[in-house]
Amino acid sequence: MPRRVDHTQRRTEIAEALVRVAGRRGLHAVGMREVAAEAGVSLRLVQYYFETKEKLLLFVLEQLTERFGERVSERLRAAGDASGSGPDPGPGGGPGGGSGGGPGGGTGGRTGPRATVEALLLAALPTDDESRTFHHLYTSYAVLAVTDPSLAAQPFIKRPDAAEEALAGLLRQARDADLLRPGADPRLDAIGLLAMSAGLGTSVLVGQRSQESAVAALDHCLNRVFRT
Amino acid sequence: MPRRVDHTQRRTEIAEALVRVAGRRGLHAVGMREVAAEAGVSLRLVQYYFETKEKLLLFVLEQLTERFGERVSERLRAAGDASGSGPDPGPGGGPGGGSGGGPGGGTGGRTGPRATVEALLLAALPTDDESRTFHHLYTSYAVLAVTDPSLAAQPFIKRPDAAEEALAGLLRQARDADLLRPGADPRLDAIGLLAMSAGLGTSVLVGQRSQESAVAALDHCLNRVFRT
DNA sequence: AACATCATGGTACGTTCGTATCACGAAAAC
DNA sequence: GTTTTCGTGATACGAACGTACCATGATGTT
Repeated sequence: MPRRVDHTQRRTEIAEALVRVAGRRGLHAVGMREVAAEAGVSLRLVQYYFETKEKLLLFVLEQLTERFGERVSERLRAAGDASGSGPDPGPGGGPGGGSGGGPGGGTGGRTGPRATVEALLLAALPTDDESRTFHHLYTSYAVLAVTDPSLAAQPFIKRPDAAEEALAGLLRQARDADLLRPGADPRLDAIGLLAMSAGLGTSVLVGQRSQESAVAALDHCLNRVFRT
Repeated sequence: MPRRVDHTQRRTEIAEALVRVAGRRGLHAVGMREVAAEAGVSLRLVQYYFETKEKLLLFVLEQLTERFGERVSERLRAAGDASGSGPDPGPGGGPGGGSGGGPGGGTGGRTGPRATVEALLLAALPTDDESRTFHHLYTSYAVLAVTDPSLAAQPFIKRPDAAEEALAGLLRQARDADLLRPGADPRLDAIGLLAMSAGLGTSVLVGQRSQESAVAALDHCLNRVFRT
C-alpha cells in the first residue's frame, strides 16, 4: 500500500471549510471550487473524498448536528449538575449552539433545574459567530429539506426531537420537585419553549431583534413555568 | 401608442408563477425559464417585465408580504370584532398565513380578545397548501437575507415588526380589561408568542411536528397569559 | 398611409457549475 | 526492482443559468 492518509480527518477539514464558506456567502452559494480553495486543496481532492456534492452536504449536516449535540451536552453539564444527569440531548435538536457569556446568564439561580433549562434554551440562540453560522446553516438545511426528500429523511429532521425529549425530562424532574407552577405540562411546555427559542434565534439571526430582547422574552416565559 | 397591456397584472401573474414553482421545487431551484413556462409566457417576457432576476425576486417578496398582511387582517376581522378595531398588522410580519379551519379554532371563546390573539398566532402556522408555500418562501427569503444585504434592507426584515405591534396592542387591551393573569407583559409576551408561533410553523413545515400538536402547544401557552 | 412605439418571440453569448477524464508521484507489497 | 494501489493535480466536458441581441407583429398617432 502507498502512503496512507487519515480520510476521516481530511473529510472533516473539507467539511469545516464548507461551513466557513457557507457562513460567509450562504449555503446556496457554495460551490465545490470555493470549498476546495477554502480548504487549501484542489478541486479534485474534494471530489476524491466526497464523490458528489450531495454526499458532501450530507456529511456536513451530520457533522453539524453532532457538534451541536456536543455543545448542548457541554452547556448542560456546566450549567446544572444539581438536577442530576439529565437525558443526553444528542444530535438532532433545534438550531443554535453556544450561549455567549458564561453559563446560566439569565435571572435564575446559579444552578438547579431552572438554570439547566435556561442553558438548554439559550444554546439555541445565535450569540457569537460560531453559533450564528450554526443557526444559519441549520435553517438553510431545514428549508432545503422541505423540497428535498433525501434531506427530509435525515435524522436531524426526525420527529420526536431529542432536544425536546431532554427538555421535557428536565421539566418533569422540576415538576416532581414542586418547582413548577400549577398547570405546567412538561411535554407541551418543552415543545413551546423550544419553538420559541428557535423562533427567537431566527429573529436575532436576521437582525430583527437584539440578542438581549430575545433572552428577556425567553426568561419572561420561563417565569411563568417555574415558580418565582 | 400601440397596444397597451396592464403591466401590473402581468407582473403579478409572473410573480405568482414563481411562487408556484418555488413552492414545488424550492426557491433556490427557481430559474427564469421555469418561471416563464409556468406562467405560460416566453423567457423574453419575464425579462421584459422584470429586467433582472433580482428585481423579480424582490417583487415577489413584496407581493408575498402584502398578501400575508391582507390575510392576517382578514383573519383578525373575522375572529374578533369584539375587541374593537385593533391596530392593522400590515405587511412585514412573521411567516404563515391562513388557519386551516374556521376562525377561532382553539379552545377559547368564539370572540373576544383571546380569540383575536389566537387567530393572529394561528395565521402563522402552515396549515393548507397555500400557507405552507407562504411559510416556506418566507423562511427561504429570511435565510437569503442573512447574507444578502439588498434583502436584509427589505422592509419585511425591518425591526419593530408590525405583527408584534399589533399583538402587543391586543394584549394591552386585554390587560386593561383585566383578562390577563398577573405578571403578563404585553410587549414581552407578544415577542415570545410570535417567536413560538414562527418556530412551531417551521417545525410543522419540515414535518417534525403535526399541526395539531403545534396548536396545542400554542394554546397551552396562551392559557398562562390569559385568565382561565 | 406612414410612422413610432409597445409587446413579444427566438436565439445566441459568456459564465459557472458539477462531474468525468487523463496523467503522474509516492509508497507499501511481492 | 518491479508492480500495484493510493493520493493528488490539471484540465476537459456537457448542461444550465442569467442576460443580451435581433426580429417582427400589433396598435395607436399624425
